[in-house]
Amino acid sequence: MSASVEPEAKESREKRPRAAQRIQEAAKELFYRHGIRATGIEEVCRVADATKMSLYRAFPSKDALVAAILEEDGQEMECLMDGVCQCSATPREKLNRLVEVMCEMIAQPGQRGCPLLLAQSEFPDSDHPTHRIVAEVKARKRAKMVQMAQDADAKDPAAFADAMGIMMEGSWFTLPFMGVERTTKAFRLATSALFRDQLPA
Amino acid sequence: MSASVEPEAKESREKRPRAAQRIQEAAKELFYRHGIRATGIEEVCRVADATKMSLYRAFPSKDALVAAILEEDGQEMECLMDGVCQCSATPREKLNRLVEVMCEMIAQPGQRGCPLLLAQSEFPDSDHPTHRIVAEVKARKRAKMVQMAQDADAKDPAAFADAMGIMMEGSWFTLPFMGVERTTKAFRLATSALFRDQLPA
DNA sequence: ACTTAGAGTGACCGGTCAGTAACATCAAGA
DNA sequence: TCTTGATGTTACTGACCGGTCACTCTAAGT
Repeated sequence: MSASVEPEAKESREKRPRAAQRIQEAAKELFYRHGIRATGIEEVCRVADATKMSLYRAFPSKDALVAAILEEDGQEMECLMDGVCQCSATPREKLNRLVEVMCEMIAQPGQRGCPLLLAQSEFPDSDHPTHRIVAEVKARKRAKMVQMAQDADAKDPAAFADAMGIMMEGSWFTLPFMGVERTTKAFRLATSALFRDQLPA
Repeated sequence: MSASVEPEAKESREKRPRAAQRIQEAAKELFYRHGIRATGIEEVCRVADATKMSLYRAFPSKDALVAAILEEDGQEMECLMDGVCQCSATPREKLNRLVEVMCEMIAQPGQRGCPLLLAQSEFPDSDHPTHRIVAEVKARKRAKMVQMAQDADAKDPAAFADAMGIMMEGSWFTLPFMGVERTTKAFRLATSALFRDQLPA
């Protein structure tokens, strides 16, 4: 994507890096780094170089902004999984690729857990919009995982997918106090054990 | 020190359910259920049937109260592990027992993750007191785990322990959106695969 | 009865937060 | 040029929060 702030072409459609987008990007970063409750609307606007009015013109409330960000997070994760699913490789090799993709993601600085689960942890009330989004995203992710497990002839594709889910969420979350090295090593060990146990030789 | 009310052996000194204790118990429950930031001091005092002044006589700040609760949580978890470690069983059997204990804990209503990691998620700043406590507790837990792995002749006790940690934290955290059934099933599958792969037959 | 220490009461402070209102600006497109 | 719509600016509201204060009450030990 070379798209940038280039006012070119006869069709000057490029007003997209507009306030709303800057706000969403800044909020995504701040919410993840410092937590949602800990980040005030005014700080988001300050970092986004926008104003509160711009925020509330684009999003009806802070919760709506959070929801928009979470939807985006979910889509990114799905894209990541699709990238692995759709590559040309054996089912077994796809699973290995997925493990490596996860390790790469985890190794990026500042990671402290899945943003969706982090948000859910901050808003435990089950009627908070966060819960619906998390449930939907995780369900889609699981469906893809079950499909991959089936393709790889796993003994119990559903349980296999859930076990992978536990391991992925677990390693993402334990990262802050285990460090990247130990976490990725343990994650690789756990997944390879699962593969050996549940996949045909 | 003069005088002092020394509680002697024989005497009945039992008014222990003092304000400070009621407050800590109520706070523990509320902080876990609704989140720490989401729970105000006044609500804690209301539920504990105590007053703010009683709270601040016993704890210098809300953070200190949080820290006290987290220490207690950590001790409870260590006791649980010690209960398994110290029973008379083969090392392998102890590991199986640990899995079952974990499943039982997770199956209790209202579980939504390890309280220590939940707290750490709410306060991402690494100089928050929470981080020190979490690091200490998790390090002790890991040491016990490494010992159990060694006793069971695991190929790589440290990596084994970390993998177990990932699986335990992971299942506790995925519980809210996976449900007890799927979570415990997947956790048992993952751990048994790890055991088969890393422990001698 | 007197002392004493823990516990309760209610008001209060300074600060922050989400969200709103009224008005000004600035860019293009007709 | 005039309009239009998306922005920026400043100030404000009302609620809540963590924490403090001065004071009162209660109960137990001597």
